[in-house]
Amino acid sequence: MNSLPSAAAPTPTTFGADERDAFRRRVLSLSRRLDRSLPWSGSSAWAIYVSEVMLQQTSVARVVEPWTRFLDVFPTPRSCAEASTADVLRQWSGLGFPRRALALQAATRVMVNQYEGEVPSSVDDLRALPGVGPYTAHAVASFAFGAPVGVVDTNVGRVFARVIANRPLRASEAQELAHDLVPPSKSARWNQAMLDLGAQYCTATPRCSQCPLRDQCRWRLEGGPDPSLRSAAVSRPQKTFAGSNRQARGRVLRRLESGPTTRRVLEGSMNLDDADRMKEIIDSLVSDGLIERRANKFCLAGDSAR
DNA sequence: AACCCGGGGAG
DNA sequence: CTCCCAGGGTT
Repeated sequence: MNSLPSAAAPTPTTFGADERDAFRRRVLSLSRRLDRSLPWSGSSAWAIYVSEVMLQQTSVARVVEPWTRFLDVFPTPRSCAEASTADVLRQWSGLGFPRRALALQAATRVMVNQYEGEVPSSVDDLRALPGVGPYTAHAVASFAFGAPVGVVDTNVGRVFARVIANRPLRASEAQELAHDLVPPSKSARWNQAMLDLGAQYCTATPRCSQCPLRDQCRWRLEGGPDPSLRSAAVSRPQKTFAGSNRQARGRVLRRLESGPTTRRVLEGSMNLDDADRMKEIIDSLVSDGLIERRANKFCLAGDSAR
């Protein structure tokens, strides 16, 4: 079904209407069996918003429990907006990338000030919120509000590059393809099925022999190197974590969750003999707004103002 | 475009 | 051990 007219340029946007409809039907027919029944599916816009932020670069399995806890403590955007930042960071504990938690709370304050305490529904309004990029804006618009927009994340990026294009895609190409493919009246179900496909079969190391699209996959049919490598939205390798600033920052934050602490105690609890390095770590956390200095101690942001 | 930002699980 | 994960922000 994916063989293209030889005269046409081999771009995914040349997908003919018949091919597109066939691909739509195929994926939609798979949606039930692909479904992982995730707890945020079909929940409130706020609950979906929180899940999407938590899921940024964090696997589904690790998000479920913190997500449940977080919504129990902060059931509305307003409750999060009015909390101390330190309490929001404590609820975020263990999820990583705590700057996401700062952005999440900042976003709730925008919701309170500009949207009557509600999650905005348009892609543009969502995209303007701190911590919301192209993926999250489209995901919330589709999953929470049914907007007819295509979601592109690392999963969808792989599916597009392998199944449809058999070549790396630019970000603009992938996004246009997503918008073109999504069935306008079944946006959420479609996008969820695409995510599920990428998460369960079209994985980084693919499970082609069990994939329901194995007979329609252009990469599998035509061969060649994995086109998802360096394709749009597909995750790229990170620097080594052990011994990194990220690890050290995480340890400092973890220690400060239990209360204000002197620099000396922080150094002692971390096996960081290098005082210059310790200063660098602390300065970066202060600069990010994650921690503050109180007298001769450091504490989580907002932990001194209660 | 390149780099930075957590942390845990899989292989 | 390396690689990966429903990315976003900064330079």
